[in-house]
Amino acid sequence: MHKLNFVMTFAEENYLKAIFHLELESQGEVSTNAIAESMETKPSSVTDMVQKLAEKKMLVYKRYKGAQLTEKGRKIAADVIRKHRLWEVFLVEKLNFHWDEVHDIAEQLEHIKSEELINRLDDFLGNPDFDPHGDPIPNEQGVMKRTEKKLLSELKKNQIGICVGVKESSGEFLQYLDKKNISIGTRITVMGKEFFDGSMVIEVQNENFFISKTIADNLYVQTS
Amino acid sequence: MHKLNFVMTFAEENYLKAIFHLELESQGEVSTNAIAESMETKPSSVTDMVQKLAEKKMLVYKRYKGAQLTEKGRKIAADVIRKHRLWEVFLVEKLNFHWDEVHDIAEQLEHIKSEELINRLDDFLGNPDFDPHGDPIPNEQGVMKRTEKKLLSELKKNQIGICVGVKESSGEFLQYLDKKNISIGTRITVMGKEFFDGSMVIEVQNENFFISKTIADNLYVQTS
DNA sequence: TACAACTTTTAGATTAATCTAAATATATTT
DNA sequence: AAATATATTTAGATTAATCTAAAAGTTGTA
Repeated sequence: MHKLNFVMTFAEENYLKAIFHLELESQGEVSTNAIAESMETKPSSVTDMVQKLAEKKMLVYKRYKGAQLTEKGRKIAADVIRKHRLWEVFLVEKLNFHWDEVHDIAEQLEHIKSEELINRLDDFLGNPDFDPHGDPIPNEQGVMKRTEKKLLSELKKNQIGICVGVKESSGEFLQYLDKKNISIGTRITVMGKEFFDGSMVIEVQNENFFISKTIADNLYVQTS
Repeated sequence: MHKLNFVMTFAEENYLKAIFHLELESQGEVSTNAIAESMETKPSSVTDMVQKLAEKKMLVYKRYKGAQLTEKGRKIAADVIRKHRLWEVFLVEKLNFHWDEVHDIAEQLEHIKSEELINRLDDFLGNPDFDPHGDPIPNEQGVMKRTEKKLLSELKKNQIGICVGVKESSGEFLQYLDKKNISIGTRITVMGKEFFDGSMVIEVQNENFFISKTIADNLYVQTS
């Protein structure tokens, strides 16, 4: 095993991570504006950084055409995401944080540099495959487990799904789910579905209640 | 409990920490050169930063006279040190790192910002009073336990001491101690002491061996 | 006390990351 | 295809942290 012999700044790592996520959503190049929006920064700042990352061979960049990660860049992005998600597991499993409280802290911890540290942490946590929001944790090689999952909104009346993750992971949404006793592993039955607006009545732990399509569009479930 | 409503940069925190340590060694103001040396930086850089920290009321600074932490500055420094040492305990106790491997990682972790995190970590670790090198961990209020300790070099022939810490904690020194089976809690008996150069023969776990004064000058022991 | 030696500060540059405003390229719509 | 709208880049500033070189202050000693 040989170490990465270059040092990425926090800012560079954040750009690679953002581009990695954007590539998953839309195939091909990622646009300057898309990056700027996802990072809450200005397009001109993105151009600068993307040019710098292109020089470092972290991505391929063509003026006005957007960016695409190289293997090198993808590996580093996956590594940052690996660290983020492992730390989230640590915070929830070991320090008893709630799943809606860990994001900001993990944003900081993901930049700690030590391969040894993260591999030991991984072992300490029992080599988890998913983080507390159901997102897959890349392994040392940057590979993550894929699961068959669909959105709750795709289920039909009377179908049953097990909650395996969330699409949105804002504090408000997670807190809403908590209030309704929905977390990873929760069994959800679709009792009724309104054609007009896609809203649903679902059963969770013997209780029936109404949810909007927005909610159903942000919950991942697994069906048998 | 109210939060600190200002944000310190990593560089600022490192300066406060360094000045805190220097104040312990020498009473009164800490000189620009002393800070520069301890931080491996240039005096001119120190002047700049010290002026900035003075504006932020973290320390009192008089041109050509050096710096002295205010209560505010001392509190932040103690907090950084608290975090550093708690993370060291975590690394050694939970992730099975060796005491000579944790410093660089803790240097990074000490800047993670979250009061909640560090207090939960403290509880998770069982609210330890000392780090793996025997250094006291400040509590939430910035107060640390003081111990009656002396240098091994102060002991006379036939005196017995329990190792409670190290003055130097460089990797080389800690590795030397490991090789000799000396760690926190180890019982050390002075079998002989040379007046000429202060070197000693000591007994550790039924084995006698020779140590130089340099070694004895960097080991803290507690006598009964 | 005067000068030499040392310490400290100032002035002016540099690098990284960001921004605003202006210029340029691409895309969309008549 | 021309005009308009949108996206992207460039140019020039700004802030934080650092440096080098030069200037200024302090101290110790002959």
